[in-house]
Order: sequence, then C-alpha cells, then structure tokens
Amino acid sequence: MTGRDAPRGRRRDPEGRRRAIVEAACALIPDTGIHGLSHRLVAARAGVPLGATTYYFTDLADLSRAALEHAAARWTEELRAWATALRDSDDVPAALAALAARYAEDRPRALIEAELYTAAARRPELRPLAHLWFDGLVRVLRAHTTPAAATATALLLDGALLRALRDEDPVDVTELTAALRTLMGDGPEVSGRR
Amino acid sequence: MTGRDAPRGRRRDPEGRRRAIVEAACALIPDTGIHGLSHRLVAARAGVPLGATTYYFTDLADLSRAALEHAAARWTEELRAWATALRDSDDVPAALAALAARYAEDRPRALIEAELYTAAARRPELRPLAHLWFDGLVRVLRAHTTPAAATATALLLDGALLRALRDEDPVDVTELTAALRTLMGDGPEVSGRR
Amino acid sequence: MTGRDAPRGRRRDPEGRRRAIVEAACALIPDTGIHGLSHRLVAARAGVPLGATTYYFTDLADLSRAALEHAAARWTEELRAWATALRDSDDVPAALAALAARYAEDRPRALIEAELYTAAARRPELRPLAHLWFDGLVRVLRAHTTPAAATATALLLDGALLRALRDEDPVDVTELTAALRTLMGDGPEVSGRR
Amino acid sequence: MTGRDAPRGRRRDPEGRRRAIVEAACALIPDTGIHGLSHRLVAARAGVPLGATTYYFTDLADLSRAALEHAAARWTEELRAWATALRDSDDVPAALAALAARYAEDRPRALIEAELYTAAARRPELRPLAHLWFDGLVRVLRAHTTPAAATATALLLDGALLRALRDEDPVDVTELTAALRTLMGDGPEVSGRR
DNA sequence: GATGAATGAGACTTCATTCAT
DNA sequence: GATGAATGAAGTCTCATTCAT
Repeated sequence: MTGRDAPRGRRRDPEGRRRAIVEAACALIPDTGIHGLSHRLVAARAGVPLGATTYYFTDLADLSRAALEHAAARWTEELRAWATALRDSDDVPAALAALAARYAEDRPRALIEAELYTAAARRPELRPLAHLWFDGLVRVLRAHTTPAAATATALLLDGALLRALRDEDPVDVTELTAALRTLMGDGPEVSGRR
Repeated sequence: MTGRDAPRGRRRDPEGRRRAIVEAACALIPDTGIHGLSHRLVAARAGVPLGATTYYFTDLADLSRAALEHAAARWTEELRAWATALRDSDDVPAALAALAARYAEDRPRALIEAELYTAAARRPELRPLAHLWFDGLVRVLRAHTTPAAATATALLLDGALLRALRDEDPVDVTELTAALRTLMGDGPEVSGRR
Repeated sequence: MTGRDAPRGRRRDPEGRRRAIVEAACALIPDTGIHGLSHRLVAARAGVPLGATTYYFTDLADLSRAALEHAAARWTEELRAWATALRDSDDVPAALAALAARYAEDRPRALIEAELYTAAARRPELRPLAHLWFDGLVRVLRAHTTPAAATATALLLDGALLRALRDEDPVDVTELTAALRTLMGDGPEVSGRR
Repeated sequence: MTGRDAPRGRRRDPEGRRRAIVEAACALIPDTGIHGLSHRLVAARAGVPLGATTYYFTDLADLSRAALEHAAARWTEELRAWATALRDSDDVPAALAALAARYAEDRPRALIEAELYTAAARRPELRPLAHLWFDGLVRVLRAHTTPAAATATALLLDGALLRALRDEDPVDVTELTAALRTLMGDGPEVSGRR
C-alpha cells in the first residue's frame, strides 16, 4: 500500500549500492591514489549517503581492497581479449606490442594497476590481486613461447607499461616489438632457436 | 653561564638539521610510502621539533621531493658501481643479473625507487628524478649493447626489480641472466643463437 | 540504561546546534571582528565541540557569512520598525535622528554592520547582505522624500552611525536632525529654514 | 679601508629600512586587511630580512599602527589639495563631489581608510588617526559652510565613499553634487535656493 | 536495515616572537 | 647593530569511525 513497486524495486538494492561504491572508489583512485580515498569522497562520487560506505565496508582498507578487486576483474577480461588476439595473430610480438600500447592509453585504468603494484609491496594482502594480472599474463604468453621467456616477457611488458605511465609517453611500438621478438623467439623458425 | 640550558653547542646547525629531516623522511618512505609521510612522523623520527620540518621545507611536497632527491644521489653512486662492475666483467648479462639481485635485497632502498615511479606518474615534477635512475641505467647499458637493446634491458630490469619487491621474492638470477643474454645479444657468437 | 551518559536527551538537535554556532559567531564579531573569528573561539562560545563548527559549515567564510545573514535578519526587523515609526511621525527628520541615535547605542549590533561594510569591500559575496541594510533603508526613506534625497539621506545616516561607532560617541541628535531636515526637505516652507 | 662609501651610504640606512617596511605594510593592507599583516609577509614585500621587522617594531600592532600613520600622512596632503581646489572653485559642491569621486577611484588607498575606520572602533589607540581624516575634512569644509553643515557634509562624504568602495561602484557625481549643494547651502544667496 | 549527526584526533601550515650569533 | 634560526602555539580543515535514531 505504500506504492505499487515503483520506488521499491529501485531502492533496497544492497548489491547495487555496494557496486556503486566500489566503482566510485575505482574511479577515484587514478586521481587520488589509494591513500587518497576517503569515505566522504567515495560516498559523494557514488551518490550514496556517507553512512553507506561504512555500512557496506568495515574499513577503508576493506573498501580499497574491494575496489582493487573490482579493477582486477577487468584485467581478467582484458587478458582474455589478449589471449584471443594473440591466438589469431600471425605476428605475436607485434600484436603484443600493439596491445600493450593500447592498454597504456587508458591512463586511469593503468594507474590503478601501478598503484596496486606499489601498494602490494607494503600490503601483503593485496599480492594475490597483483598476481591476477602478472600470472595471468604469463599464462597467456606461455601459449606462444617457453615458460622462461613468458616470464621475462611479462616483466618487460610491465616495465614498459610503467614507464609509459610515468612519463605520459606512448609506448614505442616498434622498439617494443623488436624486443619482444628477440625475447620470445621469432616465429616459424622458433624451433631454430634451439 | 653561556646559556640557560644544556645542548647549546649543538644548536644552530641548519645544514645538519635539514639533512636530518631529509634522512628521516627517506627512512620513513619504505614503511609509510610517500603519501604516508607527515610532518609529525618525520619530525619525530628526525628528533627535531615539529616546527622545524615546516621551517626548512615549504611543503610536504617539497620535503618529499628533497627526500627523493637524496635517495637519487645514492642511485647515481650505485650506477657508477654497476658501470665499473660491468666493464670489468666478462659475462655482462650474468653480472647484471647479479647486480640486480643484490640491489633488490636492500628492500628499503628499492622501495623508495618503486614509490618514486608511481608517484612520478601523478607528480610530473618528480619525473626528472625517476629519469636519473632509468636514463642512467640505459646509459650504462649502452656500453655493452645496442641502444634499442639497452632500453629494452632497462625496462626488463625495472620489471624484474619491481616484481621482486612486490612479492618479497629474491630475483631469479638464472632466469634473469638468460633473458638478459637474449635481449642484449651475447657477443660475436650471437648468430649462434639462431 | 537508555544510554551510558547523561545529556542524551539534548543531543541530536542539528537545527539547534547550527543556530547556537551562528549566534556564538554573531556574539563574537563585535569583539573580534569578522577576521578574528576562529573555529576554536566560536566552538568554545557556543559550547560545542570543535568539530561541530566544521561539520555544519564548510568554511570559516561560510560560517561568517551565516553569522552575518543572521544579523541581517535583525536589520530587516529593525527597518520595519523604522518604517512604522516614520509613518507615524509628524517630524520625520527628528524621528529618524532619534532612531539612528538609539540604534547606535546598541554598539555590538551596530559593530557587526560596520564590519560587514568593510568586509564586503573585499568579499563580493557579502555585498547582497550589505545591500539588505542600505537598500532597505533607502526604500523606507522613499516614502518620505524624493528618491535622490532618500539615497543621500541613507549615506548620511551611514556616515553618522559609523562615526558614532568609531568614536564611541553618542549621535548628536540635534545636529543630525537639522542635517536630515535639510537633505530631505521639509515641505513647502523649506525656504523658511533660513 | 672597508671601501670608500659606496656600499656604505646605501646600507646602514635605518631610516630607509623603517620606511621600506612601513610602505610594504601599507601596500599590503588593501589586499590582506590589517588583520592579515604578518612579519613574514611584510618583510618579503619590503625586501628586508625577517628579523628587521621585529627589530624596528616591537610588535605587529606597532607595525600596523605605523603603517596607518604613514597612510594618514598622505591623507593630510590630500586634504591640502582639496582645500586648494575648493578655494579656487566657483562651485564648491560640484568640486567636492568631483574630488570625492576621484578619491574613490584609488581603491587601495581608500580601502586603508575603511580598514582604519572599523579597526578604530575596536582599537581606541587608532582613533586619533581616524580623526586626522575626518576632522581635517571638516576643517576644510568650514571654509565654505557653517560648522554644522561642515560636519554633516563630512559624514555624507564618508558614507558615499564607503558605499562606492563596498560596491565597487563609481561615485555618482551628479547625485552627490546635488546632495552636497543642499547640505552646504550655496553661498550668500542661499535663500535663492528656493 | 540505513543514515547522518557527531567528535576528537590529527593533518598541514602560518606565525609571533625569542635569541644566538 | 642585524639577522635568520628556531619552536610551540594555534589556525583551518578533513576524516575515520561510532552510534542514536
């Protein structure tokens, strides 16, 4: 009798609330850094009352972890796309360099990853999240080169991405392609690499 | 009767004061991160009154910049040592991997560099400091490989260091040596690689 | 057992809190000036914790604006009283001078107005408040003289009030009456003034 | 033997130092207000070492008083100019309105006067300075009208100036002239006003 | 279940003033 | 005589977190 359902279906949507908060935090991190998050900032950005942020998350640490998890989920999708692209490519190093270059162009997203990397160095509970990206990348690469080369390639890509981010420089695709080719071996005659 | 209280002789050492503050900040960064610095924290660690930190530095940004500069000076020395070690080495990739592994073992020092890298992404005024390390490393490497390979090698080293730092894992010297050898080429018989 | 400590009944009165703060600020301005307001001072005077002043007001500027608005509300009432008194008077200049003299006797209240006037010179956002008084006064006067004379009269009154305030001298009603009479004209037999 | 006198005549110029400080304070007041003065600000503006401001003035209050005195000296000159201009004028009210309008155009200078007025209400030691302006103005006006009208005219002028300052509006010369003419009478043939 | 009032801690910063040099 | 190093107080403001409602 309080109304049919119009404003009820919408309200009381704990799931949605939670997600709105998490997404707001994600959107904030590129600007403020993980350290710069605050309940007020997130609540304002999410358009939820202040109390909601402490209602759904015990802690700021909890909230930031949730935000990073959310971001990590996107990386998983991203990696799936990389896997597909590389599988369909006949020049893996070139394709990989192109993917990395495009990835770096979305600065906000990439900044979150960088934040996570340094934060994980001091907050061990975040390491699993960092591994989601790194290990996932290595796994994808293993379809195209030796395990050792896959690891090295992932390290190189991380270094290149971080550098592009830091200097606000686009990735030099040509140079990166060459380096990747060297590191991964170069195609049919890979076997020749012996 | 030359003064009312004891530690008169030690007062008035602006140079020393400034340095004490900077060193305290440097010592703190590995634990707190750059964002985590605060006047109080630094002052307490340096054993100076709170006011001193704001007397010698306009700003927390100013203070953190000074601290990072201080750290950067050590990198310059480090790089000099690397240059020497590599020049005297008859297996550059192996020597380089060993140097990197040893470098990563000094976690606090390395953490500062990692902090600088991410911080520079959002604070352009810090980029020159980041370049001190990266460009310096590239320069050292150019004595031993092509320019393009030098850059790629530096990126790989950065990636490897960052990863070791993040996971509190030692650098895998064997794997890294191999990757470096591939990337840098291994002298006359490079062709043999094919 | 309805709570751990006593004054539970009085808590949670946001409206009252806000007003207590505003009134404390108003009470302080005559002593300290607008510039002299501080969160601590206001909080102490209002009997609220320090945090309350920043919880209810974004800013000291916000707080002072609110305080001046509060004071302005009293001017509006005052002006209404003036309008009535003048309408009922058969010697408007004399009545006006008397009103001004009485007004100046409430030094604290009048000081706020003086503060507002100077503050508005540097803070344009305060000008509407200053206009509340000045324009209101002009409007009241227009019922008794020409528009031009009304403006001039208001300026003269402001000057006289400010001077009385500054010198802690009462307004000289006789002199002021004469001046007002001249300025406002006193009907057909003006010439008789000579 | 320390040099002939070149850098000596210039340095060790206590008089000059003092004046530089005072002038810097004067230049600052329009922007910062009297309350906003600080040793550091003044020293920086004056280009003197910080210590100088406390060396030449016991106190900030002392310094601000000195600054206001300095400003008052300029008003004295201004008034002299007004006296001359009015003496040479054949339409005193019009000339007076014009002088006031021009005066108001130098906002910084006028702001100092306004600051002084409100400050004097709370700092009695400043009142003599405020009187320098007001009484001086009345004295000048007495050469052109009755004592009572002179006072009223000065009050009107103060009100008009303050208003122009507050609203950043130029003085309306026509209206002001009319009001002044009414208030001051217009010479021997006052009766003619009818 | 949800919210926003509440507050004390603590962050940054400016500063007046003192005083050794 | 002059200066700038020095420092503790205080100011503004943000905030995490708690808790009454």
